Amino acid sequence: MIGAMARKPVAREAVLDAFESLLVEEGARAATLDAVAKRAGVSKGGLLYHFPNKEAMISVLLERMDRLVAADLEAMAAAPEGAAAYFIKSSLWTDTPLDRVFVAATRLAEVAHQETLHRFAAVQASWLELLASEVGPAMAKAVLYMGDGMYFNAMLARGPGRPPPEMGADVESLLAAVERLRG
Amino acid sequence: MIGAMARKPVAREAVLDAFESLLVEEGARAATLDAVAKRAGVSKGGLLYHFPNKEAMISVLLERMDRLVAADLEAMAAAPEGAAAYFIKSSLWTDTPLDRVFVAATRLAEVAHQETLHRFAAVQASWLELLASEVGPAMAKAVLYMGDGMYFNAMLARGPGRPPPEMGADVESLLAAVERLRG
DNA sequence: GTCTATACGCCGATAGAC
DNA sequence: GTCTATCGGCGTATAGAC
Repeated sequence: MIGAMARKPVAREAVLDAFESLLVEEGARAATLDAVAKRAGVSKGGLLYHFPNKEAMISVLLERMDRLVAADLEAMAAAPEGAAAYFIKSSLWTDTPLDRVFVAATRLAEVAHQETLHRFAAVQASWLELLASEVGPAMAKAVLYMGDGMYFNAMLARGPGRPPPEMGADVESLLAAVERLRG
Repeated sequence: MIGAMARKPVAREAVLDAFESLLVEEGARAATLDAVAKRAGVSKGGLLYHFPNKEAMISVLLERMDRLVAADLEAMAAAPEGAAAYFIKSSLWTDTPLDRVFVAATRLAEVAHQETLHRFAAVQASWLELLASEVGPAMAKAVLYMGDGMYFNAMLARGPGRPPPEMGADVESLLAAVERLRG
């Protein structure tokens, strides 16, 4: 089939998006097969044709995260304001595809999903390495944890169903702190 | 009964401790009534005599947290090394009663338990206020988020069943960062 | 490829014996 | 005060029709 090249079914992507949305907006507990199928507009049986079980769905979501994180790391390395400032700014919830998949994965990590925890550790390590090249190993930890702390708080404040909190003022504070740490 | 004064049953405390342990070591999902009862050495029926439902068990656990946090706040305010340094050091997992109940509550917050989220917001606010009196409002956020970030990472790394990670080096980095922020 | 129907286990909670 | 027995509901997964 010329030009076809194993195109993925539309329904499959719809299911994955529905899964991600439910994780972000309502948490891991609400992201049941029933709920995902309903939101994606397919039956439960239809869902399980595309993903043989829930674990498979998680795997593909984590692959999506890895792709987006890799792209973001490149942008972070090339950022004119520096990696540290870029990192702090991007620790804000802005509803980008990366933010969405990241929060979704965090929801899974919260229920102690092993594979997700491993991927997170790898992501953290890659951030830390890049930050260290800019501000040194010791201060890199401080910057990393600052961003993580803000992210964590925003996620808790968000809760189920509620909109993301306004945290612009916090970003300003943290950027000022990064300036002091760098100097 | 002279000297008796409505002493609480032993089993009740045992159940609460078992609940806390399961939350800390295995997460919210594993802390089922069956599992809690088994670990506490009572039957499910016996458990439900002391706590009419699971929500009641959570409530009492949160009361325990409030008590311990209040005591810790006093120690933090009186700490000779300053509130900020005290806060960073105490963001380490050291298996104190406060640490245990705090991590337990975090597990509940992770699955988006509303009441727990509210209590957390209050605790964060009280810490922030105390930190601000020492290093000013802007830097207080930086310090708070640093500690939260380290705590968050330690909890993720800990995962289910695994021992807490060694993070002494991270504390050193953060204390150095706090020095720079204060100066 | 997508659906319906159903099996099966686990969880929270109730009833009632001891 | 603590137990056993059991119910209803939900979540994952399978079987098989269309």
